[in-house]
Amino acid sequence: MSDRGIGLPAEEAELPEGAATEQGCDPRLATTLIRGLSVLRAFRARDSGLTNGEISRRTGLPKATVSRLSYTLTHLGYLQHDVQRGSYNPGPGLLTLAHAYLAQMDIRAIAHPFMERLAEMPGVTVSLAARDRLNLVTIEAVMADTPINLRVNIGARAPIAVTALGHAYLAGLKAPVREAVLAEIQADSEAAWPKTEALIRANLAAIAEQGYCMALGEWRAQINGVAVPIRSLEGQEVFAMSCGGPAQLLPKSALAALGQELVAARKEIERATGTQ
Amino acid sequence: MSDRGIGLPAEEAELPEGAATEQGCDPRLATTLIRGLSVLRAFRARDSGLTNGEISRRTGLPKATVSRLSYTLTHLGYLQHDVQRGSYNPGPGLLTLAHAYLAQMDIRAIAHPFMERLAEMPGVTVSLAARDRLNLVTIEAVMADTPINLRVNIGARAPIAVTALGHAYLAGLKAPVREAVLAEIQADSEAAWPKTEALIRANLAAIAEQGYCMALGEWRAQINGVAVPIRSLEGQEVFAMSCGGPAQLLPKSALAALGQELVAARKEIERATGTQ
DNA sequence: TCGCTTTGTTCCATATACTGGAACAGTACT
DNA sequence: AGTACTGTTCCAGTATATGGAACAAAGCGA
Repeated sequence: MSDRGIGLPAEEAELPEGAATEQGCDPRLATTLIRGLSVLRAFRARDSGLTNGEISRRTGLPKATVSRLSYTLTHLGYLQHDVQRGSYNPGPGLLTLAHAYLAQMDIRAIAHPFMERLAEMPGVTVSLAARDRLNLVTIEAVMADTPINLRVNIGARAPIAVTALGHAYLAGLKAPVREAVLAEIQADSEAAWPKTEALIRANLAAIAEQGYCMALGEWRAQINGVAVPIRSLEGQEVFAMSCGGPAQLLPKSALAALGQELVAARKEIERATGTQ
Repeated sequence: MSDRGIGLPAEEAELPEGAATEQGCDPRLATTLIRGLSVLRAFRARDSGLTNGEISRRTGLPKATVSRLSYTLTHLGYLQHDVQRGSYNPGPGLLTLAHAYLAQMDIRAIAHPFMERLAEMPGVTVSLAARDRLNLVTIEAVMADTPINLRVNIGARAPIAVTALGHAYLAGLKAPVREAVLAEIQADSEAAWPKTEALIRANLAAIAEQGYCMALGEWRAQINGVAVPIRSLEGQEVFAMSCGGPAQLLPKSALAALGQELVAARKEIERATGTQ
């Protein structure tokens, strides 16, 4: 299908999450806007074409409402309507919106050369990511030019809770913010929390100690990763950068070596964000 | 600034366009949603931080309304609020939305290897694009690995009216749709229309004849391009693919050669979209 | 330092625009 | 043909967005 990285598709699967999250009604929030955007959120990477009924089910909004919202979104180019099947798909307008975000992220350009260097090791995929809710969303990715690697595209998401990338991000936050995010994760997760929290605390300690942290198959089986936080000096923003790939190509020893390099890269990248 | 392609930033400049386009009130349209999205649209690639006042000016919406919309968008992660400067920036959530679009575009993966081959020529940037309103949005880009090239990122836009990419796209449309789009372009452009139309008609003829069309500095001075339409067989969608770059590296003769290759690539890509 | 200007947010009565149950239309399946 | 299902439209009720104006805050110049 793709020539760039067969096998191991890293794109997220279902991730229920959906549900319109109807707020407890902060009167300052524009309900219709929230609902319209939750319609767009209903589309997952894998599904090709959602009917209004399916959208309604996922968002919890009544059919009639969804109908008008998807009509509006189609009119604006953020959805495409497949008249034959009566289904909707995300539209190109979304890219235009994303571009406004990407174009002002200086850190992407700064980090890119470092990422290319890290991606020279076979099987390694290097990601730079920012937070969106309880996920880290990839804002730049470089993949090793080898047949087997982890296919990560810009916009791909990984949960904070169970990835090296996520734990590194948490380590980059100031303590109060971190605890707030952890509380959100706890509220979102169920029985798995104690185990998850243990892993997170261990990785926070690892970063305090050696500068990087690892995850061994906790997110996707047979996928290992190592990551560092990155704090942009001017914008005070927090990002995370990781190297990930198939476990057989990236045993713990290889991850440790990559971790060292990530730590070095982090220093230079952060310095560069200060001087821009 | 960037290590990947200095000089010749291809990202769009201002492109007024803004203006909320307040519809003549199709009652099926959700006003608040339209307005909220027009707030997001107000952000151009270049500006770093918009205040509510500036957004209000660009969209034509009253300050109070913008205030609530931007508050809502921030709450959802589609905007970020810089408390220090009191300004807003696009947020990572937009990437998540865009990902849903990108991930289901099989044509990107299909076209990619062909694009890489075309980008082997020095200075060439290869773009694959879909339509958003009166622009073509880049959905995939591959740049020659040379110091001077045209920096194009995913999401970058180019006007249909004055680019080879745009003209090729028009050639890919069925006649009635094409004329409708042309009418829109005419309504949008002013005095320049007669000249623009002449160029478009000439390029449509060129594509009918030789399969590709060129543009020589009409969009950006000193930037030449050559393009072909691409029609996905299954989805009936129309795209366009182009090679572009600095005029001194891509004289007419080089463009013609690239044009031939584009035509060949087009055939194979279209065939592949049928069998998927 | 102090007032002046500019800019962002909050308030609140008004009426607009959204809501969502139910009826209607259009398909696919039996 | 009948049935089950899905998507769209309708419409009265009302919750919700609106936007002018007042308020607060920051920046600027004197």
